[in-house]
Amino acid sequence: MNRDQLSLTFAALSDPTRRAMLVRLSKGEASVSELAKPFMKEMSAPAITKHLKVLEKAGLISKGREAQWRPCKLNGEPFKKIADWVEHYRKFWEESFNRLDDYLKTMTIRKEKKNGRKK
Amino acid sequence: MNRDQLSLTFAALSDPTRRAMLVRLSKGEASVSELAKPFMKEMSAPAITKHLKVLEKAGLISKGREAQWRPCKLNGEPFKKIADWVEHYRKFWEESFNRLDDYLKTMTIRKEKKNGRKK
DNA sequence: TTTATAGTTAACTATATAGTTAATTAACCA
DNA sequence: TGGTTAATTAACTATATAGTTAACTATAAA
Repeated sequence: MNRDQLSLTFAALSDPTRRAMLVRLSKGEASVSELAKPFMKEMSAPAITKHLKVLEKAGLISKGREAQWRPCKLNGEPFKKIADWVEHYRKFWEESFNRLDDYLKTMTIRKEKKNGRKK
Repeated sequence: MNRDQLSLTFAALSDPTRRAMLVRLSKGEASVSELAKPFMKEMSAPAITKHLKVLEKAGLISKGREAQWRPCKLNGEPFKKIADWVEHYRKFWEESFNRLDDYLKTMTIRKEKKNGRKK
């Protein structure tokens, strides 16, 4: 389809199997068959390969090689892109607390922290 | 397809047209035709209706009625779900700074803030 | 050198998604 | 009443996605 990176990332995350694979990888590197293990009953090996390709194209994981294994590991950057994107909408979920001044206070703390770090 | 809510939300966010609509709505309520305006050259009215339905099913927006208009507004909750989900991977994008102790320090600050608020 | 393990590729199917045009519903306005 | 504006529905098309089975490649190990 030739979509932008952020769209590819969101699309990759829109599948529970793929999100489960990411949870597994957040606990450390794993080979394809290790990642496949929880889905073996429901899904064939080529299906797993395809899911991993989607994650790879989104930049969420990368595959190495070690003998006949392909150790997979997480890449942080696309997660940061998502976090930055959703941050823009923070006030809408914090509005549930129904206190805008509380939100503004939080923002001030955040800015202070940011400036503090840069020094 | 009958997918879980988080999957629906990620899928809804995987399209640039829909994300642009959310940006517009983050600046305030808007009718369908107001939302359609930036896309009128590239896209028909029914296409817009469909995009809005996807956002609505994901719970990201809700539509009201006022005479012949359907004022749309953002809902915060699904954004929070995304933010919470991605938070789990924070250390992977902060690892780029390559200082785990710095990450652990941030976590401590966060926990203190949380506990402080609850009191 | 054969066999087992790990993983991918090819070819195919079913369903979902993103769009189209034409017709329809509903409210307002002159 | 008839026309205009706002938005949706219906019917259809093209492409993408998620899965399948069968065949293949590459390394390890007997």
